[in-house]
Amino acid sequence: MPELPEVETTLRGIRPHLEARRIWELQVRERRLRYPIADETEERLAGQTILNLLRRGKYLLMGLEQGSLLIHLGMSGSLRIVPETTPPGPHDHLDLVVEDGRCLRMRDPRRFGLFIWTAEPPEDHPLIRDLGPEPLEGGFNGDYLFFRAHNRQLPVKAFIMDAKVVVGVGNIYASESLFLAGIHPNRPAGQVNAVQYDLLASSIRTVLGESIAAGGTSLRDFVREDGHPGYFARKLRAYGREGQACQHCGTPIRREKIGQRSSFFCPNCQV
DNA sequence: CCGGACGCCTGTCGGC
DNA sequence: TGCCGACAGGCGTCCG
Repeated sequence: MPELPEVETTLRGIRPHLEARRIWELQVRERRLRYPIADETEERLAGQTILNLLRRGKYLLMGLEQGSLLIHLGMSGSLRIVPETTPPGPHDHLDLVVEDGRCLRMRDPRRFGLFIWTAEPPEDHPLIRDLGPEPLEGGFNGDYLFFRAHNRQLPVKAFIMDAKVVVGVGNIYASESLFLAGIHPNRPAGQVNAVQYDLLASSIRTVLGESIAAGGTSLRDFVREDGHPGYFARKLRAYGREGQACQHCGTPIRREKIGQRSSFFCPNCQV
């Protein structure tokens, strides 16, 4: 579900409601997420002040006075800010209630998400430690991708979806950025040249930036903190457009499985 | 180390 | 109408 733009949209929406506020309590209705929510989580969080909230890849990191909280939305997760009095709906697994009575409510139908308190600095946590660079910050460019792709045989689409290579690029934005860059998703990563990787790196930044500006992509489950959808779905160039005309050449967009994931591309423009 | 397959879950949709 | 398979925005784990 949520890729970098959706997590960034969520971050920007919830941060003003949470930062510098004291946590009143955590109410958990369903502990069985991807990893079960640890039993001591409620007592760890109660009474703590939220020092900061940031995003690392598709993770949200909440800095507390003691330790920090890692949140991941999996495939179907969303976070909303609601009044504490709003009755929870289906799959609303937990509420983080803050001092002014508002609460951060996590919904996740498929329960692939994460909600983990950790004592150590989040950057040392095993889930965070080995993540690759942020695509919208320094250290990510065509030279970097070209270097990392050296001698690698996997399809370039799977390569850019590997969070150890670069964070935040999921199935939608992988198809979108390869379409923009004119690169066939099935090309072995090690056979894409440096010029094409320059184009791919800038395409990734373009696509992610456009989506953030539109509030992310809502296909099924994703909503912003206020419950409204993001509007990037209508601007997708390739993803979900099987059989529709390529906007450059008119050839029907094709869908193929690459690495068990549906991939959308123009068989004429993407080589 | 690398690449590919699988499983974790629930919900929805299309075909028969 | 009901059933069944395919599919869905992620990612850790296992296997060859």
